[in-house]
Amino acid sequence: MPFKVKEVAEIVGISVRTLHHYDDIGLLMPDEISESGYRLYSDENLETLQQILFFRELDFPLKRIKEILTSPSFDREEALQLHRQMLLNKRNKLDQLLVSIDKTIQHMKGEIMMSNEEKFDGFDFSHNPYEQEARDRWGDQAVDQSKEKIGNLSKVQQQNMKDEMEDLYNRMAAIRHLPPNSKEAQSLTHEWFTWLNTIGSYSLEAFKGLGEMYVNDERFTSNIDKFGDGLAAFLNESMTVYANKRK
Amino acid sequence: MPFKVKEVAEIVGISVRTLHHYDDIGLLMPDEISESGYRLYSDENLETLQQILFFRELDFPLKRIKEILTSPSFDREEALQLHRQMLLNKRNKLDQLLVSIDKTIQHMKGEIMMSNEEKFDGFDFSHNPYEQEARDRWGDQAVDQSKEKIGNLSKVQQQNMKDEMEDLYNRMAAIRHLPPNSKEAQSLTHEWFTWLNTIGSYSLEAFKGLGEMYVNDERFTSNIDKFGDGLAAFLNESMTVYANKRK
DNA sequence: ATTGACCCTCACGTAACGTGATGCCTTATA
DNA sequence: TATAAGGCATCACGTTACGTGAGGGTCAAT
Repeated sequence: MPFKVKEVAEIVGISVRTLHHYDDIGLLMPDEISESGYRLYSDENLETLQQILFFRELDFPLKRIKEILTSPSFDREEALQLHRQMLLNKRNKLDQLLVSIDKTIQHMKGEIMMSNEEKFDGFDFSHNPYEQEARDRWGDQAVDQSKEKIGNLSKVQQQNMKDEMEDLYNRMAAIRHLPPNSKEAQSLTHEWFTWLNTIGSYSLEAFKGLGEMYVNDERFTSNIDKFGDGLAAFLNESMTVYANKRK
Repeated sequence: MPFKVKEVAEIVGISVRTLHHYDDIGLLMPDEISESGYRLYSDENLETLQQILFFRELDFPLKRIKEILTSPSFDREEALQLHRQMLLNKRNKLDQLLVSIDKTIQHMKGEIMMSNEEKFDGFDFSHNPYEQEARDRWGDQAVDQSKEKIGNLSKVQQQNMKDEMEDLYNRMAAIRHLPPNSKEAQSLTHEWFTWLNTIGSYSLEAFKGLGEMYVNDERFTSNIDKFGDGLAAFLNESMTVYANKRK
């Protein structure tokens, strides 16, 4: 019933050496070892391996994966939810790349002009933007989050982001007299949520937390209220409604 | 006008070290070097860099990227089109992963039951017009075996299978101008072979036979060539190479 | 003229395996 | 039951794509 190395390797599409490696570093040690020293992997081992590969797909270093999987607070469902978020995020990046490549093609055909920075929109793969959230959720240290991330973006990307954010704030401000659970508010909030997920990956919890910060952190509040009195509070309420409804 | 290392690095979101590295290995050497030894990158350099990053995003090793970019037959626009295709495929894969993860989550919540009795509800591969040929080619057991397996799958799983097949065809189509014995083609062919073996069991001979059918049977040829002109022939060659090499 | 941000070239470090070399199991077939 | 083929094991060095200082010039602004 248990699987030998090559079987596992073929089932999941990795090399035998990789399994050896994971054993060496203690990331995945077979449940059983035969008399003659053969590695024998259980069904449970396979599930763990699946988890490992999920995270690996998202470019988590193995060290981190090990920490996550062995953490007592590791919650499989939560991990899956987060994984989902990250996949969505990755897809958004792909979409950006596609836009960028389409523009490049058109540019080659001489149809439009593209700035240098624009050519590289979508190419910020310099470091894993998801790790931060993973840390937050699985109780590593809390670190300053968004500033660092944004600092890694190209200048034009930063400007674009700022423009888009301000646009959203403005539209929110325009409807801030409506109830937070109104269709309009919720629709915009949804837009806000998905937009945020183009930067990093936000769970609903994190999103709610962000909303709270808007009202609890003076720096946020005053900046947001520039777009309209009471906007921060309105955003917070809308975001809470949104997060709770989606749960 | 020309850019210094850090400027380039910031524009595209990579590290200075990476640029040094690309210079070292001759992948991207700045058009100009200042009096004092500074690397000065031209606009053209930036375009090349963009190409490099596109390929890198698709996990091409730098060596291969260099080969490709310096190849005299390298057509920039065609390459871009190819990238576009591959990105689209990648996104489709992500979508599949998302479906799969959603299912896993729902399954964990016990919201759906994957009963074994949930069988052929209409769509199955028995509508396959090529079944008779398949029977003739590989004998009845192989066909029955795969039919049975497919019949046991849920609708969603069947849809996934169809998607996977089409995905593979698409990815093959994207690289059909490469030689059939190239690493990329053989890698995909391997994927195709192992994928087929998740349905039934295919000997290398049967696999080769399938490849031949692709070009000899008009109905196959035209269906496959929908994914790209000459794809059937390309598949046949790749599959033959693959089978012979493995023998 | 000095400071601070940027640039250069070594050169060793690292992550995640790849790739043999060498030798002990296991299993299908004669 | 022997024997050969193929799978498994453990070293141990190699590789890719950079990261990370160390030590030292360069440039623009104060």
